[in-house]
Amino acid sequence: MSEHIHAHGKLTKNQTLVMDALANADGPLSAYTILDQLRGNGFRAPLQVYRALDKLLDSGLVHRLESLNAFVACRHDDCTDHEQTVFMICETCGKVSEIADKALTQHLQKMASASQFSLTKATIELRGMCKGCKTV
Amino acid sequence: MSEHIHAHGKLTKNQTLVMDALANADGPLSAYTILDQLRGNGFRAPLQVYRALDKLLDSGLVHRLESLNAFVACRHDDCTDHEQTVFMICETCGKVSEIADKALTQHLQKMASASQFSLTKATIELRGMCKGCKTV
DNA sequence: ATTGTAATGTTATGTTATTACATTGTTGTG
DNA sequence: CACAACAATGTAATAACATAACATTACAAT
Repeated sequence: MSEHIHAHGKLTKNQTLVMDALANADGPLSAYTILDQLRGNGFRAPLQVYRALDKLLDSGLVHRLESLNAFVACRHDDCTDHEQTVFMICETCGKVSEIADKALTQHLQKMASASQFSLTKATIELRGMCKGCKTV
Repeated sequence: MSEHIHAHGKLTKNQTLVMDALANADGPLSAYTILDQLRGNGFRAPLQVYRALDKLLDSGLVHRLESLNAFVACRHDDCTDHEQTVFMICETCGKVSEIADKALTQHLQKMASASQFSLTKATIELRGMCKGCKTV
């Protein structure tokens, strides 16, 4: 069971199933991969996954990786800055790490302000090779 | 490397058609929107668009917006640093502006280095409301 | 002219996401 | 309890995005 650090309302059955699938994965999962994993639990249609994901995304328990069309459980201790997380995606092993960087966030906010752009969300996804894959 | 990054061999017929469609649009276009626009020019299949886009992306003439599954012509005067461009996407009017920010790029590079992550590409897409839409 | 390669054409299929509608479960109120 | 209101779930169909596999055409270099 994934007892996560975040304080949230109780998850529904489907939300819990999807959350657990993501929490137990060691990398991002696509919605259809989750669907396949949960067929044994009665999942039969994509919408069951997408609906659960919507709620989990809203609550910040899960992040969507735009450049992968995939989803990861939030690994943050402090999830206050969900909207401005930096993801580092290793193209070799597929694992994703998540960093909150206050200075970066402020920098982006400044850039936006300079253009009189009201920033509501930032998607920041880095691609490359992680430490572990370089040493192998 | 004095070669300008936008320098490219002559574009083929299909590449030119796709490039023109994007250059004349005032916002990002999906591959299928481009396809529909070019049916009069003999386009009949998605692959004709995707193949042209691949080349245009390689040459830096076009950018892909991951969070929109759409494509824009590069509007940069200064064509360096295609790989680390910041896009500001207005969710009201749909227009996208493009900014190269050296300090941001360096900051990301530092973050990556600190994690011993070899950075090859950064996707940075900001959502919000642009100056124009706020004043209306 | 022939041959090697890039570009294009065509069909089919794979992958990701949403719309529309029906049913079931849960909660609060008289 | 009855029942209204709403949240969650189930199901089917389809839309939107992207690639695989293979056939053909265009064209430059020898």
